[in-house]
This record gives sequence, C-alpha cells and structure tokens, in this order.
Amino acid sequence: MSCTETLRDQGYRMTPQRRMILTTIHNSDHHISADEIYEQVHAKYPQVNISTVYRTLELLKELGLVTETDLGGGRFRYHSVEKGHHHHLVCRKCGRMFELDDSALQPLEGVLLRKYGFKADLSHLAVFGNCVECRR
Amino acid sequence: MSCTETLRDQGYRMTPQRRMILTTIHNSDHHISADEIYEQVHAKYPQVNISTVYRTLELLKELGLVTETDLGGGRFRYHSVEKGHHHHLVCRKCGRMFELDDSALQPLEGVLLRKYGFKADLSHLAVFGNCVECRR
DNA sequence: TTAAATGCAAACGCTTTGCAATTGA
DNA sequence: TCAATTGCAAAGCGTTTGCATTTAA
Repeated sequence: MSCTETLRDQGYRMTPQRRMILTTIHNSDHHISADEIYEQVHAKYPQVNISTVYRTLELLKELGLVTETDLGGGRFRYHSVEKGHHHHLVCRKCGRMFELDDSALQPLEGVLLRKYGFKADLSHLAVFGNCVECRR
Repeated sequence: MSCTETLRDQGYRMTPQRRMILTTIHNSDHHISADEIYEQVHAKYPQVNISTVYRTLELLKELGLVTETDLGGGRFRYHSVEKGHHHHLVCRKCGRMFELDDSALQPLEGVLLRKYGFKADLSHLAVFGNCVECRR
C-alpha cells in the first residue's frame, strides 16, 4: 500500500507538504531531524512552516510509516520504516557511524527477555565508543 | 579526596548550594534530573535558583564527580560517580526504569570488539522497550 | 580583599498549540 | 461543500547566559 493510500485509508489527505516531507525522509541516507527535513523542504517551498513538519511527523509515526528515535543531542531523529531496521556504532572521536546488523544484538535481546521479562525495542539502537581506526 | 577538596584543588569553592546539590544527588536512589534536584533543594532553601543547579551540575561533570546521561524524555539525568556504573531498561509505557547489570552486556561488548574492532562504551546504556507488567 | 558564585530575568533551541484562512476529496 | 490541513504567532519546556550583587577563603 502506498503512503497516499495509507493516509486516505485512515481519513487523512495527501498534501504537497506531506509528499515533500515523505520524500525527504525517504531520500535521506541517515536518521534525519525535524529541522533537517524543514531545511530541505523549505529550500524548495519557502512558505512551508516548521509546525507542519512536526505535525506531519506526528502523523507518520502514528500511521507506522516513520520511526522516531532519540539518538541524544536533544533532538529526535526520523527514519523511513520501509528502509528497515539497523543499528549504529557511533565513534566519539571521528563521529563516523557504522551500521551494525541485527545478529549482534539478538543474544542481548534474548537475555533481557528471559532474565528480566523485558521486551527490548532494539530497533535503531546507537552504541557509542571508539572505532578501529581511532583506537590505533 | 572529599568533594570539597576536589573543588578547592581546582580553585573552586564549596558553597551551601553546592553542598545541598551534591547531597541530593548522592542520596537519590535513581538517576535524578535537574528539576528534581531543584525541587528538593528549593523545598528547604526557597531562594536557591534553578540556574545555580545547572551551573553546579556543569561543574560537577567537569570535575568527574557526577555523570550526565541522556535517558530520553527530553531531559538529562545525573548520577553520583562514587555510586558506580549500571545500565537501564526504560519502559516506554509506564516510564519505569530498571537496573541492568554489566554481565548482560559483556557478550555484546565482546562481539563488537572482535567483529567490528569497535570499543563500545556501554556505561549508562539505556535500552528502551516494554517491562514485564506492561506486556500483560 | 577580590575572584568566584549566586539570583534574577531574559534568551535559547526544540517542540507544541490555538486560531483563522486555505484546500483536498 | 466542509472537515482536514496549513501558516502564523505565541507559548511551553528544559537549559543557558548576561549582569549586578553577594560571598567564601
């Protein structure tokens, strides 16, 4: 089902603003923040308002089209659900981010569930530390 | 070395406000936020200002007496370094936080190092999800 | 004595909200 | 048509800052 259909199905409308916001999130190669989305959309259509971005993100979360992650830094970051889950290794020295596949985290997920009864949501986890190169 | 000595050593002063803030953090049974500290201190000494709390926290971080952690929820939380490291399971439904001991994370730490050459800093990690009770 | 620390008020950055005007279906 | 959506401006919240006053050493 397309995004437009998902929206309409729930009684919402597809608007140019929503289309641009969706495209921006989808084309982003990283977890993007509200104001990064705003900057990009605003560059093309200056009349678009930041509050529309926030309201749209709220809606897209609700519809399950986008995930919101708190990666620190005092702002939320957003990611297209279609593009799937992945985790990050964030180097504190050089700032680079490395992708980490699920398999490394499954043991942890299992331990938390068995030992603590806690169903961890490890989608988009960020682990901070130092990368190979910076450790040399 | 006492906190007072640590302060003086670096040319800072021990003030009643700083003493109260330190005591509050040290007596807290959880990772406490700036406004929780403020509430407690303010209850005893109403003239104390929130900006003093923030400035003191900044200083205590610098001196390595207190750690600042981003556990989500849009506010930082503080913890006495003396009381040591631990991790958290944060329930997204009820908001409760559970302590998690190091042993659950050591396998992950090992995998990241061996497989990715990444030295993870897992002190004060926060894992989000749903707790036993909220999963019923 | 005097630099460090405080209280106060105002500003900050990110996010939310009320409301009148606009617009998609 | 008309409820959903928007832009705008203002407010909310946690945090920071400038400045005149107070205070620890």
